[in-house]
Amino acid sequence: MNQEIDDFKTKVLFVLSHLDSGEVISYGELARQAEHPNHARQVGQILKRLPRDTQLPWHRVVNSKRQISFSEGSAAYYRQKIALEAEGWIICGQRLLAKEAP
DNA sequence: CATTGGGCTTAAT
DNA sequence: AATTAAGCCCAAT
Repeated sequence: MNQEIDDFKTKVLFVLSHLDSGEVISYGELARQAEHPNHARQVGQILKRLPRDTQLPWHRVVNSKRQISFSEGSAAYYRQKIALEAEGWIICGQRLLAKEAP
């Protein structure tokens, strides 16, 4: 029960920690890889509760449309955008376009 | 106990 | 390609 949920969180964080710079993954896909296909929103909850100084690359998680899931202009949006741009992404509004050539 | 709202997704227009 | 509607699951209220 709660054990199950903890496992889920653990797996989510595990998968997340294995993403390389420049990769992105969707909430749903992340949930899927953590063996709970329909828990995309829970992934969001988990990420939002991460400490602000976490090492984990939470910013590499975007929604299925390849967009930043925060409303444009919000503080969270900018944090994520900046982090992604630092990894070479070109971002237009909420949308992630192609990566810059390294 | 029911309602509501989230860093969502998918299918159908 | 963009918008809408219906699903989904947990936690907080």
